Amino acid sequence: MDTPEKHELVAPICSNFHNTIEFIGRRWMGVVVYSLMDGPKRFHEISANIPGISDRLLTERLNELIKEGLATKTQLVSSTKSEYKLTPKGLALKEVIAAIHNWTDQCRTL
Amino acid sequence: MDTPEKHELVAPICSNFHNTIEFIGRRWMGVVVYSLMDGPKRFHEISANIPGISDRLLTERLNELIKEGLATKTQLVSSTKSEYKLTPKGLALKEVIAAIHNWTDQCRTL
DNA sequence: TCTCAAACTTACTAATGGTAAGTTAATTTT
DNA sequence: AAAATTAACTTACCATTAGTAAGTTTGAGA
Repeated sequence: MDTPEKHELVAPICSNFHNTIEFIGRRWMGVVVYSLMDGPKRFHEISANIPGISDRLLTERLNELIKEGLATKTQLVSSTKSEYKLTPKGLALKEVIAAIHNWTDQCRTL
Repeated sequence: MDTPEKHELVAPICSNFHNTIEFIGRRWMGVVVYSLMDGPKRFHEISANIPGISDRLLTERLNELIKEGLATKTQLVSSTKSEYKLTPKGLALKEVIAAIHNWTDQCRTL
C-alpha cells in the first residue's frame, strides 16, 4: 500500500489544472517567471527587478522552478556568480502570462 | 502623509500583473473559479466539485471573489440556500484558464 | 416534533511567508 | 596587501495563512 500523501505535489505540476495553478500561483512565483521571460538573469538582477521580494523567498522560488524543470541554474566562473534561465517548459508559460495581461487590461471595461 | 501599507492589496487586483496573479493564485482560488465557469452553483455543489477544500476556505475564497467583483451571491428563498455566479469580469478569466490548460497539455512534450 | 441538511463560523494547530541578521567566497577599493 | 564590499545564499524567529474539526443557525422533510 502506498502512503497517502494528502495535498503534497507528488505528481508533476503540469499533470492537471489544479497542480499547475497552485504552483505558478505561489507567492512571488508569477513575477519571478515574468522576470526571467526576457532572457537569463543573475540572482541580484531578478531581485532588483522585483521590489519587495526577499532573498530567502527568491532562492526558494528559483529552486522550485529548477526542481520542476522550468528553469536551470548555471554557476559562472566563481562560486559567487550564478545565472538563471528558463527552459522551454518555462518559456512556454509566456502564453499564460499574456492571458493574464489581457485580462488585466480588459478588466477596466468590465 | 498616507500610512504605508506594505504588501496589502489596496489597488484593485487587476491593476497589474503581480496583483492579478497573486490573487488568482491563492490556494484553491483557481479551481473555485474553474468550478463556477460552467454556470451558477450552490455552495455545496462547488464543495462537492473540489475534493479536499474545506468549508472555511471555500467561504473565504468566495467572499474574496465577491469583494473583487468577480462573482456575486444570491440568497435563494430561504436563508439556508445561496447561489454563486461569476460576473463578466470573472467569466473573462476563461482565457487564462484555457492558457493554463494548454500549457498543461503541451508540457508532456517539453 | 425530531432529525437532517445547507451554509456558515469559531477555535486551534500546522505550514508558509516576512524580516533581518549571519555566512562564505570573490571582487574592488584604499 | 589589507580592508571593505558584493553576490548568493542560509538561519532564526515572528506573523500570516491554511488545514482540521467541531459548533451554530435556519429551514425543510419524515
